[in-house]
Amino acid sequence: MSITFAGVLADRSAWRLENCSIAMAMDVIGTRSSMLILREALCGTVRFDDFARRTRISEAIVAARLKQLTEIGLFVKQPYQEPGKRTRDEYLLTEMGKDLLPAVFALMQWGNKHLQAEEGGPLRLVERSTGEPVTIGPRTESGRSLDPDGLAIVANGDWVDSPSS
Amino acid sequence: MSITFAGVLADRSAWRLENCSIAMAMDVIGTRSSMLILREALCGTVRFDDFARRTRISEAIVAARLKQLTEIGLFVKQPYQEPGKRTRDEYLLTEMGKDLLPAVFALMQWGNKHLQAEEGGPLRLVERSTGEPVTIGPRTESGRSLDPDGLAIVANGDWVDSPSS
DNA sequence: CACCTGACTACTAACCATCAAAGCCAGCTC
DNA sequence: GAGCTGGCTTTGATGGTTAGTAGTCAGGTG
Repeated sequence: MSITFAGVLADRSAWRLENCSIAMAMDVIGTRSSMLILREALCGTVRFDDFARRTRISEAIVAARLKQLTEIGLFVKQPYQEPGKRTRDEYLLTEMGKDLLPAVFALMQWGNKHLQAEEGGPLRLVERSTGEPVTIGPRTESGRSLDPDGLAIVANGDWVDSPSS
Repeated sequence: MSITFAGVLADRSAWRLENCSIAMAMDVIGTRSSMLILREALCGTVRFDDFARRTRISEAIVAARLKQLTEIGLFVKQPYQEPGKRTRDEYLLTEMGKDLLPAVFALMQWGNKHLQAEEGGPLRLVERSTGEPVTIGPRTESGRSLDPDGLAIVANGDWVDSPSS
């Protein structure tokens, strides 16, 4: 397998995961509409009708999602006013929201590779300054890219003692 | 914003995304149960009752998900037999399934940071050989890690001409 | 002040994901 | 061959997600 366990997890025979971050994350943003709204937000969309039009989600759902995601803390509302119009709210991503970029684009990257009929899908990421293709993947804090095979999972608080297999 | 558009996407005023990979991906694996099963599979789980026990998902759902994910092509079934038992099937991740590692662990990483009461959540990724902490994030093909601010999105087939903003 | 528009909100009616509990079935044990 | 066990499948019931339609409401325009 691609990942090995270390520390207390080396024997998983009786182990079950509590407080799983993935489950918690899916409870919060695990809907199609949330992901599409986040895709738009990460691409720079800030206004209600832009979200609705670009995601093709009904206004009712967009309103409900934006409200929910704002309560959770992924968006903050900021009033704006165009000349001759009344004041409205823009929905701006918080740090918490921006931190979802890897998750959202990792999903896009996977869909591009495996779900698209033609090569690549409609959008892709590049480095702005060079145009070099960008992928989402594992990397160390010091900036080295890694293979999935080079990974291990540890329980929080543990350190790596003797990775098996 | 963190991402700029280039090429035909620079003016998005009338633009709507067709064949969105994120939407397609969410249609396929956008459920809590799929993500939890994938988490387990990426961590090395291969057998039915291990999936059910470790994810705490009911057997009915695990059976339905494994069947669906196998049809889609994320798993292949491989028969095995323990001594004194009848033959069963193991569920092994395909290349397509393993390619979801960044998406699944990006979600875990986000949950660890933003949804956990205590610091960090129950699990984290490290490099197997060194124990160095690992994060999921954008990087170039040549292996450099990038900031979200350094990214641009282009339509497939385009090249970067003059990134705005 | 009556009207219009843009940004939501409310309501209804699907549909889907999930669970609990029961049922089924292959093959091993006795 | 009768029973047991592990690996599913089936069957309601429940709650969350969604679309669609209609309604509300603030404020600018005439």
